[in-house]
Amino acid sequence: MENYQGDLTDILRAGTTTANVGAYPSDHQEPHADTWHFPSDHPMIFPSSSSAMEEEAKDNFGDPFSSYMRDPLLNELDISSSSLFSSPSCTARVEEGVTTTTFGGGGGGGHHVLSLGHHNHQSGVVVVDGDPIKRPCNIFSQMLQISPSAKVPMSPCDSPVIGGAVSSSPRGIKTSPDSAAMVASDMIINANSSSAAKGCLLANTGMQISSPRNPGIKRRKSQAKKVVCIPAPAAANSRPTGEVVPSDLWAWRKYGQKPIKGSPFPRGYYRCSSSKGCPARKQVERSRTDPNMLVITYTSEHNHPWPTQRNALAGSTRSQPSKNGAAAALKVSPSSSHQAHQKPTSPTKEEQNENMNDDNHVSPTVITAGSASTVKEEFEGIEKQLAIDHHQQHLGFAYRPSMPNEQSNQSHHPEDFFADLGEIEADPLNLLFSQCFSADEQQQKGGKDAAPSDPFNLFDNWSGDHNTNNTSFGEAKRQLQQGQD
DNA sequence: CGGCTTTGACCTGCGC
DNA sequence: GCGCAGGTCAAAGCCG
Repeated sequence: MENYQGDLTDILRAGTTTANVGAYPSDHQEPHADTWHFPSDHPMIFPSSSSAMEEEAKDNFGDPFSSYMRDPLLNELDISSSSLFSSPSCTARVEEGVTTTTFGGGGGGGHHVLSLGHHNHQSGVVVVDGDPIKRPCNIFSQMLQISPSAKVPMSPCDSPVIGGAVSSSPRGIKTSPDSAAMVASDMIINANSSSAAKGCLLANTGMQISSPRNPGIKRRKSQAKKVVCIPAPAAANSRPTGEVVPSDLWAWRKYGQKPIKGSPFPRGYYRCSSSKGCPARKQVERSRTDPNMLVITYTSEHNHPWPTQRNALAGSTRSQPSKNGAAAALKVSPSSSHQAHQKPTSPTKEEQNENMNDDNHVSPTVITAGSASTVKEEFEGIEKQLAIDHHQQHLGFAYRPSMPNEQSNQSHHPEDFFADLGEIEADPLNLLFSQCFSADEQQQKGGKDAAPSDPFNLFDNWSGDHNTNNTSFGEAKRQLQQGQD
């Protein structure tokens, strides 16, 4: 096993949101585990009047993982009450040092590390100033933010928390809209290479970025980064080489791979291929401490809207292992199939609006992908159908791409932003969950043998664990469906 | 044909 | 200043 890579932006996107949802208010009162919960009220409705929220939302790297992006889906799941996120298994994961999501706690000192558990430790762990706090076990809580000045307490290897950083401003967030790279200059990951941290996963955060051969960008160890830990997709979503390749709405092109000292797993380097000149990059590697976890580091923001489907899909099929069976195995509802045959190019503004208004037409596509479905299929067959409604109503914030002239947009309501943008992609969350839930249900039926049906294999263990706790994504899905009904 | 992955080489930052 | 490690480039080949 050497190439465990991939991006699970889809999932992370969700995680991001949740994280956001669960993010602390500007006053930064660190809630106790017992009290921490997701806002019961529509977390997805971004209070435009809330300067704190807005400010946070600005700094999202323009990628789906921004911890400041809300996930509409969470809304529906009513996370605050969903047992899905209250699994007893949610225990300190940081001890495992596997996951990591750091929130700029604001106030300059607090960092919150959300840890996404995996396998036997699905835990949402939040580390506040080094102290793990039990948090709602939330797969969506895998997001991280970076805090520049805030020194993330990195416990030695057993706490491979990524030192994300997040801003030093009260809410730790500043924006540099005019930055060509769309990188908040003040957002500097705290690579804080304490000797203790060396050799730990966190040390990876000290990654140097930028292209030395690129005059415009200087390689620095300190640059805005977002580090996300996510459960690594299993074999079903891996390449023949064993490399896991989750999908992402953004189109990523691998431009390098390097063995990392101290880690048995290589690190893959990806850059956004959705748009030429896009500075967005990401690094994907397996966690040293937990091979089941992927550590994805994002650098720079996208300087363009969501990629057109064509671009987003370009070459992605190769990312999936099964070239024969998987493709055929993927089945979507007739309606989705029909849509899947629409022109793959980016939808027109009208089409997008149509989708955005199509709240009541969200027919969860049941994907019966026997194994890994290709990313292309996922997007062509599913995305369009699922891309919709209330999700997109808030998409302006949730998946808002960073735009070069974003600053001028910051004063606008997110919806206005997209109204002008006129190019929005489908919300992949639906897709993701549609698949995951479906997989979960199948797994419930067929036991672990059904696990491969999980297109991302993200919840292969999740389901099991949650089943043991009387919780499952399937249940969550049902709740969701009920809510929609 | 366009876009992607692979992979070795090159370049740079950082620690000693 | 040197060496290591990490990050990027770019050619070659593959795929749909």
